[in-house]
Amino acid sequence: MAMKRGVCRFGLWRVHVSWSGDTVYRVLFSKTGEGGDVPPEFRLYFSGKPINFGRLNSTGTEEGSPFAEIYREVLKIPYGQTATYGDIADLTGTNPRMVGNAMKRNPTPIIIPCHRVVSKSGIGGFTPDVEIKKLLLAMENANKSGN
DNA sequence: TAAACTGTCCCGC
DNA sequence: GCGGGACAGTTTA
Repeated sequence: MAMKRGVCRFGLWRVHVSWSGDTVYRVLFSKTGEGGDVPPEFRLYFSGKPINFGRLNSTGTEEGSPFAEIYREVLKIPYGQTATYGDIADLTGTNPRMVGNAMKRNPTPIIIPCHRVVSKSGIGGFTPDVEIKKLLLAMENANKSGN
C-alpha cells in the first residue's frame, strides 16, 4: 500500500501526516502547507471531537523500540486527562528525564498523546513548540465532558 | 537555589 | 566503531 501524505489544520498550525491504510508513519507540525488526505480520525480530533486513535497503528511503538514501554503507558492516558513525567517514569521503571526524551523522539505525536504528559509543576515542553501543547490541552479540556 | 541522577540518541573522531 | 554531549524532569541537600 502506497504511503500517503496529507495536511490537517489545527488553528494556526498545519499537521502533516504520513500514513498508509491504518498505519501512521510520521506526524509533523509546521505553520505552512496544505492539501492531501489525512485519516478521518485526525479531522474529527482537530474539529474537537473527543475521539481516540485506537484504530490507527503508529510506528515507534512496536516491541524492540527502547521507548516502547513508555509509549504504551502514554497511550493509556484518556482524552482530556494528563499524567506527569514522573508518573510515566514510575510505571515504566525509568526516570522522568527518560520520559521527556522518549516524548521528544516520538515519531507520531497526537496518536501517542505526548501532549497529555506534563511537568509536575508546569506544562513541560513540546517539540516543535510548546504552544501546540497548550492548544491541544485546552481543546481537550473544553470538549472532554460534553462541552 | 544548585547539583546529581538517569537512559537514549546524535554527532564527531 | 567508540566516546562525549545534549535532552520536553524530578528529587535531595
